[in-house]
Amino acid sequence: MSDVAAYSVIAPALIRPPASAAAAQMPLSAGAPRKDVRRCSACSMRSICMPQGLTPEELQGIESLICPSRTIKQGETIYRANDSFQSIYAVRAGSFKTVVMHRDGREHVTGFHLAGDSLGLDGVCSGHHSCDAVALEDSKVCIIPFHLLEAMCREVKAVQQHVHRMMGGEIVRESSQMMLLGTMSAEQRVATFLLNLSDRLRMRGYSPAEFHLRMTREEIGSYLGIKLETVSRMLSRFQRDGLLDTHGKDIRILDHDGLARV
Amino acid sequence: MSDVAAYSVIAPALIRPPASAAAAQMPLSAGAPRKDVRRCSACSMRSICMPQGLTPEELQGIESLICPSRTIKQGETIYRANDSFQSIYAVRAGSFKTVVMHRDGREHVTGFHLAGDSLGLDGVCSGHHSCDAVALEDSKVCIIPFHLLEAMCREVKAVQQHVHRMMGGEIVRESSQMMLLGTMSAEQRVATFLLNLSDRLRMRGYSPAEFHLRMTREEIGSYLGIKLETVSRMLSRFQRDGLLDTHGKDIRILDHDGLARV
DNA sequence: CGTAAAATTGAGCATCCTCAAAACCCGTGG
DNA sequence: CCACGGGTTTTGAGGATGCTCAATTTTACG
Repeated sequence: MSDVAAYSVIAPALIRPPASAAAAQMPLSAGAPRKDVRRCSACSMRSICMPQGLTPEELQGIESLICPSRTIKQGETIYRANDSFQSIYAVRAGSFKTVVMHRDGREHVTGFHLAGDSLGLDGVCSGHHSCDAVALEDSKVCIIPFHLLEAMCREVKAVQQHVHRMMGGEIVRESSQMMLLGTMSAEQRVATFLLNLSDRLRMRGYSPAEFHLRMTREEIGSYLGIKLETVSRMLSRFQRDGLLDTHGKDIRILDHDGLARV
Repeated sequence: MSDVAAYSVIAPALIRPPASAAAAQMPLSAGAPRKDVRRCSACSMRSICMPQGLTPEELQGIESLICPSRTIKQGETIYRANDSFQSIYAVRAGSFKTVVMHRDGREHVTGFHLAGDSLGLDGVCSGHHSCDAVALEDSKVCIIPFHLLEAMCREVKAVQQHVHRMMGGEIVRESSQMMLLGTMSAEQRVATFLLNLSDRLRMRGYSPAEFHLRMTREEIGSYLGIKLETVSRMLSRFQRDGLLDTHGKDIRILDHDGLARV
């Protein structure tokens, strides 16, 4: 389902394995250095958001175009729909949702973004963002001015290919979400959502079986095209069937294959 | 809904206005020269698939990287899921659907592509295509080897920006389709689909009010996440309400604003 | 023309939604 | 420390939307 793995493989050693008790909390610090925020070479997210095999000079070139990282408090936005598009963002710590608003006022969550994911590519086409990016918890992002990144793409082929893969990955992810919304039952949607999240946490060095949801049932439902009550019912059903153990936002996957078979 | 307009405005004079009777047929020839297929400068789709304001040298550079165009018969594919990704394609004449297949065998139509649209960007991320591109009628595509296009992007800023806008446009289009699939009633989905198609035909110089659908009700339903019978029922309802005049695949929009209010 | 595919329409039904009530969780302030 | 209160979650009952199945008509194409 997730295709992040297709273009970037985590070197697990780079990521501090979270202590078992804290595993479910996705701690904000996540192994990233507090100061010296422009040192991509030292960043634990490097293997996700940077191309492989750069020369030290090229790496330094990239570091030089990244602005100081920015802290976003829970509920605040990095950007909003119709904001002028200047930069893309790499989630350094924390997590975000992206939300599009229909003219009648209804909202729809188009994605959840964890540390290492990129944000903001929706603005490339028109020069204005098409959604809001809202922090689900206190978070940090690296800011990458897009015109500088484009200039770098013209210099370094590896950077160009990485940017193209980021955009291509977004396209593939969205079309598999369209497939989910277009063909799956509510039960399958929730199961797919949990397995996808589990995969992405595993790739980041967290436990794939135990985690803490940062989003509400309503946000999950919006993302999956169902109502919050239906999300809750499906979780209860999975629990009844022994596939899952839920306590509010704490999730423990008991039967991965069973969920996949739903 | 469609954001093509955001980055490329058709020069209507470039497009031969179809004769009224033939308007509904979207004729294959569509003003494109039969021979000399590499002359982008003479192509009526130029303003859709090429950046503005290139120097003659740059234009020639692009023409030199486009392979001879290829004819695809109705029902045939340009590429299939898992095919190795080599090129992207510009629809020169005709139309296509893109289809993703779920492991359980269910299909989902992720898009319809008219002359001037691009195809194949889904392969950029993984190096393999993630969907089938199937011709809805006898069609023609220009073939653009992606590694050559990437090289050109490093040379010419305008080409780079155009490629980024193409990919960014794909991302925005897909997220507005996710919104449709996630929040709209069947009635709204069908209305939105018709208005979107109408817009895109208008931008290409065809009548926005009268057109001929190249896809079946089943394909429309798959695209909209509903069943073919539901598509049919909604069309009948619009006809009953005086918004539409349908005769099989021939559509005439009688009340554009009424459809938009649904 | 004749045949197969596509579209329309109806009836009954399943899934998911709506509305509502109660339980729960968590942070805040007394 | 505990009680309070708002937001979140769970669970139930009833209802609407869209699905399934089926029969019929229409269209497309060799």
